[in-house]
Amino acid sequence: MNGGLELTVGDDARRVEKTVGPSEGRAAKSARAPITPLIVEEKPICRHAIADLVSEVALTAPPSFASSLSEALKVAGARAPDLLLVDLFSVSFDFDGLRRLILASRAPAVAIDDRPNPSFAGLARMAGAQGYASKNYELDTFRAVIRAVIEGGAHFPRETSAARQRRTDVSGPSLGLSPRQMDVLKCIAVGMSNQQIATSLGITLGTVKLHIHAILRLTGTRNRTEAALIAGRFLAPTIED
Amino acid sequence: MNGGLELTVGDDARRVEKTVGPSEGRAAKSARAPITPLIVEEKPICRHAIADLVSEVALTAPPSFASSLSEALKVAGARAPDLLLVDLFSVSFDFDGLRRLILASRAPAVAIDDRPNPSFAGLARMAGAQGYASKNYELDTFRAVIRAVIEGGAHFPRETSAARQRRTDVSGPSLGLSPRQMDVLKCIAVGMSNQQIATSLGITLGTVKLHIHAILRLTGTRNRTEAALIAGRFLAPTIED
DNA sequence: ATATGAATATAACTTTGGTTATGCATGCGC
DNA sequence: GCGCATGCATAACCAAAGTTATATTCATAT
Repeated sequence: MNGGLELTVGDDARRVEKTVGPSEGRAAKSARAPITPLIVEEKPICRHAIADLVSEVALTAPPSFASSLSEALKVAGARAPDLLLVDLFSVSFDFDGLRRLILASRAPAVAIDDRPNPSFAGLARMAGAQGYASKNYELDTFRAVIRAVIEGGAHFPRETSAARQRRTDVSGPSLGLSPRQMDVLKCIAVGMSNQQIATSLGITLGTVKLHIHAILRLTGTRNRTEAALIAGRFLAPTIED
Repeated sequence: MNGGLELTVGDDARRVEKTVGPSEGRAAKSARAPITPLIVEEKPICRHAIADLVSEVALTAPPSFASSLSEALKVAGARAPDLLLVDLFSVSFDFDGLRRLILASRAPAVAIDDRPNPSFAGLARMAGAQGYASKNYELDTFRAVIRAVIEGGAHFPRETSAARQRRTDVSGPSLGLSPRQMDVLKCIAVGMSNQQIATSLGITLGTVKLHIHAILRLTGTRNRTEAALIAGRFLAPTIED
């Protein structure tokens, strides 16, 4: 694949937390057997690129593809992949679906995000992913994430872990929202319906509505659309920091 | 997964109208000189894939890259590209910016869309692009579009030409929406309720709902919140007026 | 140990949003 | 002139969003 020169002004500064654990992940099989990746991604052009990246960092068998998590579950059963690369928004973000795919296939997963801000990194981690990469990451970062996961480690944006552990977060400019409320807000901010949010987060429709009610009160907005617009401006700076 | 949200997208997205004109485009230089592409796309992984696709269908020099239209304008001045491949939503959809880039570089352009529905194909064409491809297209279709444009032809989704061409008020970026629909969209984009919109525009609640229904269909969105998010990026320049 | 407060959860109920069928006016091709 | 497409309008109907009351868990301050 051709190299090409980059004329961009790189904003990089993607600070990441890399946690390479002792090689024990399933994919870390003595480092030389070919890996069978399963790529869950609906856009053909991105499938192509992801497959290419994986083949750059490891010896791979021809990858399997799926356009949705449900399709991926079937494929995983048939092909027993060693490594998952999952677009978080193929169809829509689906927390439970992602978790089930990871559990069922018992392979380490790289969560791939269409959006520039790693708002969903925490959820991806909670769903069992071993790594997170936004499509806005530089290719080197992308490769580093894949490599780390293949080697049995983990690779997430810096603030992903800490924020979840303790809700006594004095630091975060969190608008006074609880972690769960933030999860819901992030979903609102990508245009998901209440039912989709409920499915994604594994809670009831009624509970979603309650969280949204609280969010509207706390953010001083009158409906989800206003909240989404606020969140767009609010989440963006928060994440980039 | 349950049998609910299948989101059947782009029923018509694959049927295309191919219009290979007489080879006269600037890129059609005797068919064998290497082409210098300029790729305007903010996601590194997509840049990579697009560059790869172009190199598959034509002999290319190393491509230039830009993350935004303004950056692209500078690069075009310095590198004089033969072929533009422009993501319509790098930063946000910018009709005038796209047109200026195409005029300034005097190179044929392939408009590349992040979204599954070719809602923006008409606008891309009106802005001077020679081809349109959604990232949800199969790679073969993608290659066909690029090839057609390189050879001096055009390649757009079928319904693009007729329906959109006749609009007389070609003043601004209008998303293919009628004036009234634009009024309503602007209201949605600031979080107004249907009743507020009705009062504000002096029409009935039912009429507002009809307009919104049409807007959702034309923009390929599923609810007002998604529409607002799109509009937020798309109206950004316009909305001040 | 126990009262307090905050976060999470659920369901019944009301309001708003989104869909569909239909009618009327204007502009354009034949 | 006439047919026909298009934009604007309306209301009835069903689905989704938003509100309210209530219960459970858990940390922590009396």
